[in-house]
Amino acid sequence: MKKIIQNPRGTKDILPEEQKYWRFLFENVQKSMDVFGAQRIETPIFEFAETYIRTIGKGTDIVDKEMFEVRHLASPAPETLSEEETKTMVLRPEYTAGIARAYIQNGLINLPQPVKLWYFGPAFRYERPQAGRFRIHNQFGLEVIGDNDPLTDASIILLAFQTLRKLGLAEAIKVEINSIGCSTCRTKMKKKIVEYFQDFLEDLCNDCNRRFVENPLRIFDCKEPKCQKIIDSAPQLIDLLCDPCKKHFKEVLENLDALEIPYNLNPRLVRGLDYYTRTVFEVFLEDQEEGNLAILAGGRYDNLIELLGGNSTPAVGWAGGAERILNVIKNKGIVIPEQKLTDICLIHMGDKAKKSALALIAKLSEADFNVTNILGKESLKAQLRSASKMGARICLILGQREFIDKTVIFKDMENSTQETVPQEKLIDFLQKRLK
RNA sequence: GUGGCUGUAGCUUAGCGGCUUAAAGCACUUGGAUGUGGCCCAAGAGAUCGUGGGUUCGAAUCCCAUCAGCCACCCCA
Repeated sequence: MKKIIQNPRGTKDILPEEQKYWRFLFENVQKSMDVFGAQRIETPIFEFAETYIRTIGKGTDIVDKEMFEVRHLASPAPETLSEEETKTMVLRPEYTAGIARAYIQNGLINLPQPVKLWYFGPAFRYERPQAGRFRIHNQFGLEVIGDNDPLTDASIILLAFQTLRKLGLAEAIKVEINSIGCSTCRTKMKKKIVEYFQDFLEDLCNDCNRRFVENPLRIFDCKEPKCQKIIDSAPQLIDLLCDPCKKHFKEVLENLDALEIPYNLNPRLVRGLDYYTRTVFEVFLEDQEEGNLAILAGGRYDNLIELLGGNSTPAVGWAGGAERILNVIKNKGIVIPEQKLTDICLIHMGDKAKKSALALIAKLSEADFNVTNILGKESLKAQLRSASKMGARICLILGQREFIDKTVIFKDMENSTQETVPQEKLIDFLQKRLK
């Protein structure tokens, strides 16, 4: 009875055939970030839970129910452990908090500010799998830490837009933007919002009643028609901004206009995580009816560094969902050229040739030729067939005869021509032919 | 966490008013006279029908549970 072990729920194998998409995405992101002058950072895949609890905030789904704990399986009783060792550790549900932690801990404040950091890698959330939602998903993103200039907000949105355009998605997306103000505005906002919705609790849906208690601002993105009606005449968040926040937001929008970035001011856009302040934005797919799948999102988080114990340091950033974006790329039928497995395939017949084939491969790969051979198949026919499937442009055939003559047959797979070449002249010969 | 749909070889599927050795295409291996690929032809390997239980003389086919996948809600990239 064979029992096959399967992958855990919500995880996926990224098979060789799919790698070309990932490479395409990674290389384009990398290029954009290089141009922008951002430097790559990689933080630990797991951190102390506190890092996220303090920043993302209690009451959010991420903190309350979506984090994976990391612990040592053979861990002894807690009382024998040091305080540090008993601290709960979790797989990162996102990058931002970890990067902020690294910024503080490594004294990146001593670099010329602002510090521009980018990343690409996996994040983990315990969720029920769904379209564009996995328990392991890959995020790439950018954080600009150390200035609060509205121009920075606009410039990172520009970068997001340019990156997506490079990927061929410029026509498929729309950018929505809003400002949720600083922490003082937010307190005021919540109060006003609660005052307003107080009178409509009976008319709001169950979810909204729950939101009313847990996170009143979230009522704004309810999709229920009956709630929408009530929301329509609710006070606008923008009107509740304090003067400095209002001014900041106005300048962000002016900068976006100047950069000719198409955006849509969405006064109902709010974000769940505690650390967001002022500018928030999301990038959606244009044709999606519901439009509830953001492929990229971000905003300003002027309080984050302070929340983690650093000096008050403004920052702004965004993150893109790799799987979601790749899904769009595939659906749009954007063609990414197939990667050939090899240029040259060495084919050998007989034991002696087989042994000397390895030395020949060593010589060729030393000279940076992309070369391989096929083991486990004896017949010439089978080896040629495999070479053909691998996309080899050239086959070198080394049989008994060639072994004795110290030659090799050069076979061009595209036009089926072949000729005999002395082994000592092979490298020169290949260099000319493969040019 | 809640709800809907689905689950047959590596992949895509047929069979599902219960009964002989579960079928096909693609992919894979081998061969088509001994040293030549991509087409074609032939043969072969490969699933006990997600898992567990139940109904029945008898189930891939009916019932229940469970797991997984997809989708929606919640939430989020």
